[in-house]
Amino acid sequence: MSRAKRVTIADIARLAGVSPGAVSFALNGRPGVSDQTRQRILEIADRHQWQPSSAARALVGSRAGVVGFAVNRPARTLGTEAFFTDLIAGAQSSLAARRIGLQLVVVPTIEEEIATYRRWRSANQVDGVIVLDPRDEDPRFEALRELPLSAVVIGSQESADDDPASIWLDDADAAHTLFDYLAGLGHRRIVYVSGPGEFQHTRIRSEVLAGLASRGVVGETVVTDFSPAQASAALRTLLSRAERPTAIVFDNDVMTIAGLRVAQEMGVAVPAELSLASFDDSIVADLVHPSITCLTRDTFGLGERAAEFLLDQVDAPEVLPDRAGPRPVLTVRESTARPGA
Amino acid sequence: MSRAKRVTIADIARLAGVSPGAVSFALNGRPGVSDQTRQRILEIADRHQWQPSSAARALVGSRAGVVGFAVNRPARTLGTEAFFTDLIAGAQSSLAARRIGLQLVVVPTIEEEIATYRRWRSANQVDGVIVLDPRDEDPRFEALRELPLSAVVIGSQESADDDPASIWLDDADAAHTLFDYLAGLGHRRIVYVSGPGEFQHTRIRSEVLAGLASRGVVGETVVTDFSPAQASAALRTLLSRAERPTAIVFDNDVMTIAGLRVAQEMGVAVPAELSLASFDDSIVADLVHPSITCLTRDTFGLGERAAEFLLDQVDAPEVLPDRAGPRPVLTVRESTARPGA
DNA sequence: ACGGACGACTAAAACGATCTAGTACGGTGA
DNA sequence: TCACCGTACTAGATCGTTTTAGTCGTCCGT
Repeated sequence: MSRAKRVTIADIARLAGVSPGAVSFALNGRPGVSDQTRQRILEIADRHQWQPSSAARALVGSRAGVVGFAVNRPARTLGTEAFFTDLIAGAQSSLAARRIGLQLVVVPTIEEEIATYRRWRSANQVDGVIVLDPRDEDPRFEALRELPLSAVVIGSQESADDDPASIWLDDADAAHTLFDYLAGLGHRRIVYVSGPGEFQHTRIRSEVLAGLASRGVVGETVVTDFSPAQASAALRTLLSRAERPTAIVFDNDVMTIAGLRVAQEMGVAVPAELSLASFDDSIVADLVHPSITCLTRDTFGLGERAAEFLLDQVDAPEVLPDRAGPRPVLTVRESTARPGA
Repeated sequence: MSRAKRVTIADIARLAGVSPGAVSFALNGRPGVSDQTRQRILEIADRHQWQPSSAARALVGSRAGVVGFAVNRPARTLGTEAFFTDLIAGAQSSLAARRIGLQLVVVPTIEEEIATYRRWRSANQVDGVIVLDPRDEDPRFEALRELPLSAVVIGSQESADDDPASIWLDDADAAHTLFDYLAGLGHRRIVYVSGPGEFQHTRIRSEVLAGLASRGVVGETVVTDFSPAQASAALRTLLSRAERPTAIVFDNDVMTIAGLRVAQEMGVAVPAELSLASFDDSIVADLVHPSITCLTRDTFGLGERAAEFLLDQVDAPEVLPDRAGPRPVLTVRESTARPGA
């Protein structure tokens, strides 16, 4: 029952015949000890498998060895999108290599998210946070700045001057890839079934579609709440029109699959009479029949890079310059074709 | 830039005119202060929004205020199953209410998982852990016992004498629900396409199917690695036989959807010629065409209860008696019917 | 009236690291 | 020879909480 005694800096100091302070200097690569002594200390620490106590470190206000991730989505519907799991798994894999923990919390509102950051900061519980779904005039940025708390935003465009560092997927570019492909196939009536409008990427995608007017494409955006139910409803309405769209693009794969089902129920052939595509890929998108044309992103890789970026940011005194995330790639599958083919 | 000063127990003590020790007693509901003083202290602490420093607590070996969750699955394929995300979201929602953090780590092997528990224990980083996918003769149980580290296992049967507390879904019962339903429809050749054999639930489900022999059912289990690729391959083989099975049950929904596609490609009508069902539900299972008959489990609720159980276990000196998880329910959809209907 | 028990509280050590202020010592320049 | 400097260290405070070992009254039974 007796818990294994932990080896502390004091133990190492005793063994090396120096003071604990010296050991701390040596272990943290700080000046104040000779190279020779440093080597000796490092070797002893290694031999006795010394590991830092994150609690003690956090207490003195040094590194906590943990980064935080507050996901602001309805908890019950989180599992719907593989995006989060992939992102978290990716981040975790970068972090684990450096023995950094990942603390996860699901928050209902952006206010709660900010409150969480406050708590984390005041208790020195995390060294930095990954922020999702940036908005225009995002209140979190201000909060993070004044706390202050290191952060990396996963976004869809470059960050503004004072905002936290950002790793971004060029959403405008990605949207062009997908919409241009459809326009190139000959589609002239394209509808984008989007998620809530407060997200930047929603707005960007919508704008790209509207921009296709110059090529004779009539673009239209229908806003939903990301739920398959609203996607189905939207599609039913769209397919009941006199002049149906010939291509419909959804924000994620679950909505697309919901749409596919509606089309099948209404006897509209996909892709012969209607092309469907999604801005998000997943395994299921490849398995359903017909399989779905998607923009494929390396979400796992994005998580990895975001975590690495955050770790760099934590070490840096200034806000680091933005970095690019992995580029989305168009995966053409069975659900898209020339209109009327 | 100056970080907001944190209000500590010493501040409260000064305001209440008592010693820090007394405040600690009051705050933790420990004897040693009069009810009157306790009330006063509580009120002052509340008014000044005192919050415990988890670092300081962890340092003295008291509660860290964090529980750990080590997921032992290939990181890249985690996102495939909504199960994890739902479970984590559920656990998190219980934890958040009590201001307890959730630390997440993805480990490649069971040995790494145990090493993680060691690290967590030695640094007092977590108060307890949630353990997934119990095995027969599970080496983690011994490790957890001798560390010691509080744990709750999410399993499929009652735990053995010395093992950690367990919250379990009666998998035998669940399997009966599904297989009996199929047998009741008239199916006599049923195949169970399972995940790897080292998981208890795989073995249990397999045994239940075998037990149906008494009712004239020829049951068979095909083992895969949970991947849609192996599920597809398995189905292709099965449907090429002279005497095809009339019903096939998969371990999860992604495999089922893969199977559905294979059936469609081979021109086998579902459910007319072949019934398909899954042991796991998801939104997509309800959206594909035909929609898939599933055992529906409240994974979110399971996560909630597991977290609560763990918190109780952390407080308890002894291993608590097992608790039952939410009961799986059969959701009949379009993919199952009488054979040859 | 006295010993003992109990309740309410205090003082101070402990946890394990970091970090500031200081000390000892050898070398250097004038 | 002395003032001065830099290097390599040490001592000790610090972070915020818990916990142990007291201290000081007060009440009680006899």
